[in-house]
Amino acid sequence: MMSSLSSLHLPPLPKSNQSRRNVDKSSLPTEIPTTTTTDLLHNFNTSFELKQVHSHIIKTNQSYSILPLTRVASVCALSSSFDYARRIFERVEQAEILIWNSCLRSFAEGDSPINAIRLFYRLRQSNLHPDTFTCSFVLKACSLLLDLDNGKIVHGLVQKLGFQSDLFLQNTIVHMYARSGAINDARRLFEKMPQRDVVTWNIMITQLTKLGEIEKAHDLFDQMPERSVRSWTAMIAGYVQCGKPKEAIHLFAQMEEAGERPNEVTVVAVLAACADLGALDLGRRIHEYSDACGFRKNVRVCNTLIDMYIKCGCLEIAQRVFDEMEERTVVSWSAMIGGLAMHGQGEEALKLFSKMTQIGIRPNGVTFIGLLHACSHMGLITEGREFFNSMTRDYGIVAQVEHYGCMVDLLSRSGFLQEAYEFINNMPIKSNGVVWGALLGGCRVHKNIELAEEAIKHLLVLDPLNDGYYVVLSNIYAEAGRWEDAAKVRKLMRDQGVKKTPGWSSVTVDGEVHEFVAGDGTHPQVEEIYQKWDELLEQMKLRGYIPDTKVVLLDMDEDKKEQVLYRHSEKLAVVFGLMKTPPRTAIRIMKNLRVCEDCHSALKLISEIVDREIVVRDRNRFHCFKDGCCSCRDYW
DNA sequence: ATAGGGTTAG
Repeated sequence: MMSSLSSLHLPPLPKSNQSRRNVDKSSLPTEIPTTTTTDLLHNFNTSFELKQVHSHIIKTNQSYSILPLTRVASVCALSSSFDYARRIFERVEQAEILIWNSCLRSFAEGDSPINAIRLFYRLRQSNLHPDTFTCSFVLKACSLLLDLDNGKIVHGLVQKLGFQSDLFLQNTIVHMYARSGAINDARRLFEKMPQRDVVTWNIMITQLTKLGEIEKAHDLFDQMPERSVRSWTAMIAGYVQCGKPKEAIHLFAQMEEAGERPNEVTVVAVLAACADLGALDLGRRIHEYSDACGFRKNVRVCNTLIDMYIKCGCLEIAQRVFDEMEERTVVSWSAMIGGLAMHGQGEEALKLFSKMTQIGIRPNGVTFIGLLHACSHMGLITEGREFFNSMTRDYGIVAQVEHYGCMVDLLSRSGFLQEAYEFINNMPIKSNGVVWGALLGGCRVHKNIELAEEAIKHLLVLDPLNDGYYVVLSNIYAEAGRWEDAAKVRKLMRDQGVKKTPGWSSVTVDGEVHEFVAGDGTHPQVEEIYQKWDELLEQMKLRGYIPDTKVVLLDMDEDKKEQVLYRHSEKLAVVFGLMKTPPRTAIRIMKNLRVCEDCHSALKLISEIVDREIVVRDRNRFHCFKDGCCSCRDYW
């Protein structure tokens, strides 16, 4: 760096890097952040860029090119020589503070907001006067770093310098407080502001939704005098983040009514809501709209489209979107790998991973979750273990509890229950309900009551309100004929105040969603549905269908159990779909819980009998029934 | 100059 700098023919570097000006140090923290030259030269092609600056200065005899000079100054200012940087700027025909602001800005907007703070401290040691821009950039850096302490200092400075009536700065300050964990301070400032603009409101709405305060956000949204596309988008995205996709889509409809045009960010949020709900029709419409607007150039829009199609059961379309992308990020690859795994195409998932690494895309932790999921699906124990090890060894990714969950799932599904149990006990991090839940699931498949009881012991501590675990344990007892123990589990549930989530399934016919709950007798066409089921049942029995009554938890007569079984929500939804859609078209079902074993074998047979593809999205994966088989290969 | 967006095990 020194040699490159000397070629600039600028004054020699001063001996000391200490500024000797008088500063009011009272408002500064005792410890001033420091940095090293190497930090800053990271990603900085020093000799090349500096030489360019040099030749530019020589050729033009002036220094209008602010960007490279800013880089030079940034490096000098933060490393060895603040004064040296100032001397560079003394030769520039612009007010010094503008150049510092330019440096601050590029730090705050780049990948080193911490350096904006450091530079700000350097600036405060000089006798330069910060202006409103200076404050705004530093505040932005504080927001990004969630640095409330320095944020408050800058806020104090804004007041000291008399900038407090500047609306831009007020907004930035409100944002800084809200984002850095002081929402109440932000709110107080917001309430006191003599004037606000649409940005002020949007900031409050966005930050409130981030904190899960969706009602408060909506109140502000209702109150605001005028709304921009970003106001609508903030609210819609907020609902999606709070797990309320229906409300998000409802608001989107209102936005369309209001005549606002969704932008890329709106599209991403709405597509995420569609993915959550399996709302394929709306998803397709947004897809067309995105094409028309040219949003497909945007990687995030495409990634979300991929995710939406995957979660709506349209793997081929997701693949097409992926193939057509101009550039792909690790997110695109991970979404596709995870999607293939979710759809039972484990081999394809592994192939895609090889392709990805071959072209030099570095996988991340999410990529490996998809891969481990794929291995679990195919029972690839050895490969799964190898991926798990390779993740840390080759890519430096530290295994998260999610990865351990996948491994426990892989091991216990394949029957290595003891090993899975030991794996949990040897985890270097704290386990969670999902990890023990995976073991419990394996215990059910492989009928290991003893380990199941061990798992539930932990689950009662880690996730006592989750009804799913009680249900599985009760199932395990029931399947073993231990009805008393099964009843005890149900009593335990009652004592804990836990209720079993009622199962429901939905099917979309002509864009309308029809929901069914188990034993549903309320649907207007219920007689027709039952009749059609009876017809199907006859054909199924001819093909060897035997109702699997052990999935019925209650202790009752076999006949009665069969009747319960025949009214499971997914069966009702499929029958209704068959009645209401043209022959040979695919039927898409969504179920809030997991498909039971009996419905699974029934749907396999039905797909063969009626020659239809039946796609079921259950709580955690897809089942594509076709020609008597399921894409999950009965491994779920 | 200030606000916003994507993939995650059971």
